[in-house]
Amino acid sequence: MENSFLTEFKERDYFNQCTNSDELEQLMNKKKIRAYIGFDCTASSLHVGSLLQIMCLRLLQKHGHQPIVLLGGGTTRIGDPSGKDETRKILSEKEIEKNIKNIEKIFKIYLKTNNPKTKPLFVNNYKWLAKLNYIKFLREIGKHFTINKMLSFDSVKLRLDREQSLSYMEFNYMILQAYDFLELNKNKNCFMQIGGSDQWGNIVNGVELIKRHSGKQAFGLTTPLITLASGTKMGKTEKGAVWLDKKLLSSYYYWQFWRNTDDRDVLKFIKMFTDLSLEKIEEIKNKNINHLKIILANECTKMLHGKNEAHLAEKTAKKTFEDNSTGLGLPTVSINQKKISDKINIVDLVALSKLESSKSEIRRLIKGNGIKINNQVINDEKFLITEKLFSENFIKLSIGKKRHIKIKLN
RNA sequence: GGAGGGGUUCCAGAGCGGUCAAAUGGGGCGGGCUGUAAACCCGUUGACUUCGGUCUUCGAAAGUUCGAAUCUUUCCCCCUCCA
Repeated sequence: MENSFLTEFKERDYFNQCTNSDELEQLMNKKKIRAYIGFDCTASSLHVGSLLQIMCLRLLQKHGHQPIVLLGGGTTRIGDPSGKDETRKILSEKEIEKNIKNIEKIFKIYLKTNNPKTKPLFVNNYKWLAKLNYIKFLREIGKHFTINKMLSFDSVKLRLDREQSLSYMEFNYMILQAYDFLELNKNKNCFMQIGGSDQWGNIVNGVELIKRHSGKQAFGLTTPLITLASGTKMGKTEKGAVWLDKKLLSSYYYWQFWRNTDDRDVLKFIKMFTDLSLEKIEEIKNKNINHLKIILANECTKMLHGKNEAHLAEKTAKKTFEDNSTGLGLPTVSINQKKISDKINIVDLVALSKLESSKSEIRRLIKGNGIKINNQVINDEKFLITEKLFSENFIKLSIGKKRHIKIKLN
């Protein structure tokens, strides 16, 4: 028998919990279903922290099921208290709409398909949440929820235990999410909701609401929270979020992000975030670790930014890091030729490059041998940049071992 | 509503009239070792600087003082206990 969705889901370590694993397996073997994941639209894009969720939708497609992407225009207006200590700032309608449009583009890349049966369905819960009638809602939906139980959910309990305020608005979030599931179940024939482990409570609520309200059996499935070997959460680095959007993070940096994966996480990530088959992974898993990191970076970049970009990023990395030269795809900053003829010094040049904003920090870097021009350590902060340094109209500026850029004259 | 405790630099957390740009730890950054890994070691971590210094920071504002993160007053916010 061929590998089922759930089997592969587990094999790739996407699995955390399921409301009813056996029955779900039966259902999915019997027929193709629709499943949904809701995404937060508080930012203008998604970052790698959401990538596992996206991969789940891809996996659904791969097994012939149809993903529904819920971009929560309604719930984003409320704010999910799960895992949050404080009330989030509320965004304006316009911002949310803009975010939704942007985020949709990401899904159109990851979930692109020619098969009409697995084409992603985009829904916005604003459509049904905005026109809810309060009294009617309380009578039909609210009656299925007991405060006793709601208070026992982690998202609520943690906030109360720590004596952090939880507004009535946020308290309602879980009901709205449950209602979303019910709505999708009724109108889109959606039988499963997937989410991160922090969504378990919200998801179970939905499953129970469907049961009570319509007497139907729906399913919930969660993925584990990915923690890096270093103990931090995935997705955000010191330099900011790892965005899944070329405008916010170039393909070069995206490739670098994966290339810099901790040894201990490499195989896990290959399994989770690439399309390589499990057999293939088994085959290559003993290869040189740096080689595996390159495979990981290539696969991930290819999936998001395309083959050419991935290829260029790899080539650039090889030139920059291995051959100590300058790759074509290296991030480039243009500066005015006049600046050079005006005798600019190294501190000002670095400041101009925007790699560092503080001149004190740049001076510190120079003192610590952290700045190089064309691979030469510069340890004099008065070092003058002359046109002679520019070959083929650019110089290579390096900060530390990892940050390299080209500075071009124009 | 009553009684206490507190808000310090990215985070945690010392300092409680001058020696404080502020201990210590974490994190970050740079260097070394390596493999664009981890661990470890060293340095650094407000801004500007002609490297002499200068300027802005300790919830907010006002005040006492030669001098305030440290004392006083008012205000804002948070926590603990009681009602």
